[in-house]
Amino acid sequence: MRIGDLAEKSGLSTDTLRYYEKIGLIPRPLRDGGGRRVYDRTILRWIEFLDRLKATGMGIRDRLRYAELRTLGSASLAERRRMLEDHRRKVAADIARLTETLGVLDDKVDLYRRMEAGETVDPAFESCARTEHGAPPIQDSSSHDSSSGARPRADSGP
Amino acid sequence: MRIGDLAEKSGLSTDTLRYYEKIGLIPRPLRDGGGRRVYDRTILRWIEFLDRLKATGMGIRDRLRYAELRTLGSASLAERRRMLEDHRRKVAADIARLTETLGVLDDKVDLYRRMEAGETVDPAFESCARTEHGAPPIQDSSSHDSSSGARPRADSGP
DNA sequence: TTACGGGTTGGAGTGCACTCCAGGTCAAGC
DNA sequence: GCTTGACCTGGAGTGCACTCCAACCCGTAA
Repeated sequence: MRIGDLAEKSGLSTDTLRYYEKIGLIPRPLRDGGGRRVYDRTILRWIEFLDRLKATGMGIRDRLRYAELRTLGSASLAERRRMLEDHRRKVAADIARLTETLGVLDDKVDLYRRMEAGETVDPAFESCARTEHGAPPIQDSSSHDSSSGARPRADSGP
Repeated sequence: MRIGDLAEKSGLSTDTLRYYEKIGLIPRPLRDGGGRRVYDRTILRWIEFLDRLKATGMGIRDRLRYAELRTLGSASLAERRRMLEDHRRKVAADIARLTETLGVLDDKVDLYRRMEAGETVDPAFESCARTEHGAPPIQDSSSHDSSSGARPRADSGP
């Protein structure tokens, strides 16, 4: 498999593949007679996994570290496992945050829909509506909830 | 509230707050006699919401657009709603992907744990193990699964 | 044999999202 | 009056993750 084929199969550009090789994310492949890179299919699985780590928010430093450990073979198993466990925790936390946000978005969409329909907004949502309305600069200190916390929405599940 | 207080309350740096103002993410605040920014508490809700959009993967362009729409008041309600609906879809897709990854990570951690214990790895996981082992370059075409697809793991639930 | 399509290299450029800095102003406390 | 600390401005610098480019090489089909 040459770089063009791998690019097509992996969804990365040839430039990106060469870049990943340069920084050490993927191993240097063999070359053919003409000096061109020849990849073996197993690289695809690795690229896919890297992509997954990236897509779930693992930065390049950690991916590099993981790639480096991988080249050390089984001696690095425990550390790789620890890295994955750490990452798992982060992913779980992200899911929680995203799920919470789903609720916030649903609430807001709902509110906007009702406002579009010309409906008077429930006082419980006033602060939210005002915030999202391009609030004219009001600098009094008398709005109806205190400065920190007390958001009246946001935690109704997805 | 001056910029330092807002920084403390919002968790952003004063530099970041000024930067957000410069690019138009947050409205220009009033100034006191000495030319210093004076914020009203409502800005915190907006910053919080922006942060949520950012944390859930909305890029700066879209956040800017949303901020711009916000300044237009109720005339932009429908478009803002559409933006949020679009974003909601992306967030839902992200959750799905993250959840899938949680499963992949669990499988891998499991596998590593067993390998650390010196256990012989189930043939069904061989490809995975090989991939994650710093596979020596094999360029035959006879490994046990065909080039595309057929991953024996990764889709067992969260 | 020549054109072409795909490969090679090193290095420069891009876009995002800040972050830092120099050099200055201002208000309050000692 | 002077120092201190928070603030001001414009602009430069940073780190990530590519992305593009010029100039070259190689193998194959027409």
